[in-house]
Amino acid sequence: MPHLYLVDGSSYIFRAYHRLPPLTNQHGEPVGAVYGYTTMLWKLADQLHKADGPTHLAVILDKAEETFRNAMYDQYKANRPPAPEDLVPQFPMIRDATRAFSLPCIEEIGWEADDLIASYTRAALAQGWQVTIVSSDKDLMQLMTDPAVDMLDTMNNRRLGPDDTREKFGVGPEKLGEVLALMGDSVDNVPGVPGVGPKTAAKLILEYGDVESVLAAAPSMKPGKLRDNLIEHADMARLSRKLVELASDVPLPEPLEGMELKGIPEPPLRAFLAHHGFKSLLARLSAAADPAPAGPAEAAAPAPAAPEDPPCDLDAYETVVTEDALDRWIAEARHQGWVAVDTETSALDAMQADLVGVSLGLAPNRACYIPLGHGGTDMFAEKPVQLDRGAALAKLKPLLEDPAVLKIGHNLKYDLIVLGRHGVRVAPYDDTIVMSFDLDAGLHGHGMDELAKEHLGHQCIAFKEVVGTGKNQLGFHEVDLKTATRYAAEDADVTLRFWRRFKPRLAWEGATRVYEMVDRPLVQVLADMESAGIKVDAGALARLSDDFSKQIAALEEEIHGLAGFKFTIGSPKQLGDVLFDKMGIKGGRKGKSGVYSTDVNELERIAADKDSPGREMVLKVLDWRQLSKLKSTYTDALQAQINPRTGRVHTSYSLTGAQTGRLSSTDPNLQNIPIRTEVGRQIRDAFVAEPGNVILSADYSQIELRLAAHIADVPALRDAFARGDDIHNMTAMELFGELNRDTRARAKTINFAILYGISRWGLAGRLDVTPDEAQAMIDRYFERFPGINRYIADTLTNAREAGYTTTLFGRKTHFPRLKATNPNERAGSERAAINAPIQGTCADIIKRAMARMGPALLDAGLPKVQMLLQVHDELVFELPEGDVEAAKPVIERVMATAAEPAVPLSVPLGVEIGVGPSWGAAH
DNA sequence: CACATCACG
DNA sequence: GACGTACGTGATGTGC
Repeated sequence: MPHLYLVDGSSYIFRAYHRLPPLTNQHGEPVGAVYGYTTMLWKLADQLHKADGPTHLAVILDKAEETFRNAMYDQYKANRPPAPEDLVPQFPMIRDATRAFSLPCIEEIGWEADDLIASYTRAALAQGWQVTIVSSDKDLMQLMTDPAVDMLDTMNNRRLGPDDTREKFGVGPEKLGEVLALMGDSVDNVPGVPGVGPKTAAKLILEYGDVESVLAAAPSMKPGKLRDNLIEHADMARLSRKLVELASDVPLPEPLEGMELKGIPEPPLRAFLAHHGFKSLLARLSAAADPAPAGPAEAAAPAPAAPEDPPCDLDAYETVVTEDALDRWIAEARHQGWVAVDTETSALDAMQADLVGVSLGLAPNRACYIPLGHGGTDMFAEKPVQLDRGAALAKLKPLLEDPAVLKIGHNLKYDLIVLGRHGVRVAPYDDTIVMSFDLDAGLHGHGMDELAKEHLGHQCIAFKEVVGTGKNQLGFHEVDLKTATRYAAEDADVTLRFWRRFKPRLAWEGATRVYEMVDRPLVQVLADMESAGIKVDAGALARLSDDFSKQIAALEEEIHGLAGFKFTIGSPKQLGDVLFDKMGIKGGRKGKSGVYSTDVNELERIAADKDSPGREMVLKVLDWRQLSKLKSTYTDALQAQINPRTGRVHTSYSLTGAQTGRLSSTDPNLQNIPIRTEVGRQIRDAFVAEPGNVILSADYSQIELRLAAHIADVPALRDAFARGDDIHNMTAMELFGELNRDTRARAKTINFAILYGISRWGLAGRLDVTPDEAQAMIDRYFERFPGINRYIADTLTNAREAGYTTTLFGRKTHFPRLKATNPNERAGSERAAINAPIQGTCADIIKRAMARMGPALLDAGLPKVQMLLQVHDELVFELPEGDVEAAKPVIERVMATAAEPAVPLSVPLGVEIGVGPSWGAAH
């Protein structure tokens, strides 16, 4: 006979929280209750097929929302203290744990867990099943009226039956509700009758039968406090009776059959356990999977196998155009607990594009497209039948914001921005582009099409196939619904398939930490930064453009005059011909494409020769180059990038653009705004704050060198940073024995060279010395700073063996070319591999600072401080002038302690802060 | 589209 | 023994 176990998850969690030590996992997350919960579930699942063990199992949770009881009595559960701070983050993990056992996790808006348990109990009894309620909650004891129902308290492994209610409350389960009503419950704030506790309540009920009869008999009771209270609080007693009544007719969100227990499902559980570092449970899992493990546990356990999905069937997708259909999809997503989401828009720029449709994916080939803004370009053309955008979004918003439903996207930052503009804040979420990057950085790109080929062997419909190219290219809103559905729903389907593969791999391959602690939280942070944008002074840029134009024109004339004819100065080919052929300057070097190199180094080499015939022209060309660069790339382009709606410039950050884990910035790139020259700096002055606000810039000083000192464990460097010494001065003294301008500059060059993976020739070129001299300096450096050598050797050995390097936070960067046969290529990879752990750790740290910044500022009562930009070791904020002094220490602290507690550093992280009316002034 | 150049950390 | 020289990016203009 089927035996259904219904786990009262919420009550278990609270009890586990208080009874178990406050464990944390390797990510610093509190997991004590999760651990207890996991072992409890496991214990239950292990009882499968044993006598009185479960054949069916489900976990029922409370939904943190109002129920019908609040409508009856607004004070219901009003006294309940908020859940402890370190328990709150464990709720979603408990859902993860349940899913890891492939068990349904059931919660419904408007119903308490008790009501769902009552309803499932009734349904199971109706089919003749046996039911065990895993809880010790007294309210649930009411359900033991049927002999086929019992309860199990897993904390002390005790079975409870009807006799237990008699022992505890003096009545059987059938009268328990009456007793509970009179008693009341201070925790749930059920009022009951004052002065009536369990003993009196039981006595009254045994005598009169139920609450109504007790109240009716009250006037004839012997005078006293009890009689007065019963009369005075009769209404409260009646209300209490209703409050403790369990609803057993709730529509069941999941059929009973869906609760069938199939044992311990290994791969998802393994991923979950590994994520939290539950080592003893992992070992138990390995033992269970392989009774005679050969060798270490890791080797014994097989890597998670990729799910075997059916091929993508584009005709299986549904176009959702009715409210009923939309409701169905939303309900199904809610029920399942996760859903792939993708938005379609009319353009590529998330800050400007209009929302055209949303697609959802639930399982392979189970995906839909909800068109919301198709047609309408031609006012006479008939719009296809589709849902009203506002109405559909009103239905989707609760799903997208439901804390119990995981939303999965590919490059979700884009969707977060678009949906954010419609007042929807998507949470919780997973982003498969970020997962792919954290798993496979350096191996391949992470775009959907490329990953679909790589992991699914599937060729996605090309966007261009759908919208065409060139001047006939359509906006997605002009695409017919059938084609749009095939394209859009495929994206959701494919995204979901990625997720099914990546999620277990994250834990298995040790990428969970960097994903959960560094990159995933950043997606929303970046969406917020991009949405905020930064104000630029268009007038100032226009004036600079004008100014540059005049200077460029003048220089152009002079250069043409010196050449004796007109040519295109911006063409390296033509310039090279003029300088090296026509003017006969010696020493021209041709590159592989046969043109002379005319880059800055080359031109400066020529200019350094006082007798060179080309000196005058070269100097003017250098000026011309600088000004044209600034004009075309910055002063002209930035004006065009101002969003007409917001009046600000909104860059787009890529989390997957740089192999080391750094961000990159595009459209426009705000990470390469000039600063090194005086002319260039004027452009930074055009990045301004709104009236009443200021710009604050906070940057890590020498963070890469500090991290090198820590990672390579170099005592002399570490001590210097601990003392707060100027590190380049220190290096100069160590290497050259004297400190002056020249030795400091050389020391600085060498310090950076070390970070980049040095070569004698490279250093020689930079310092203008012979390679032998450069080698001598390198040797001396290694001698003075032991640790660097060892770091380089160890890093390369490990990278060759593993195929990747790792940062302090476990971020991997793969280097497949380390094994290349081309020595040049190999050497390049080696230098990159030496640099990656340092650059990547720096990226991890500032990302963590960014993820923590918003909450820290809110905590400090500074909601108006907005983080706008990140430039690798710098964060730029806009804030009310009056908030500056309060914000500074918060920002400083968050940045300086960003590595902690996960990664304690042996060097302090220095943060420098500047404030001003513009970005330029804040430096 | 490849290349050279140059802006940033 | 030759190779070609610092790590990581993105935008622009030229020229094919």
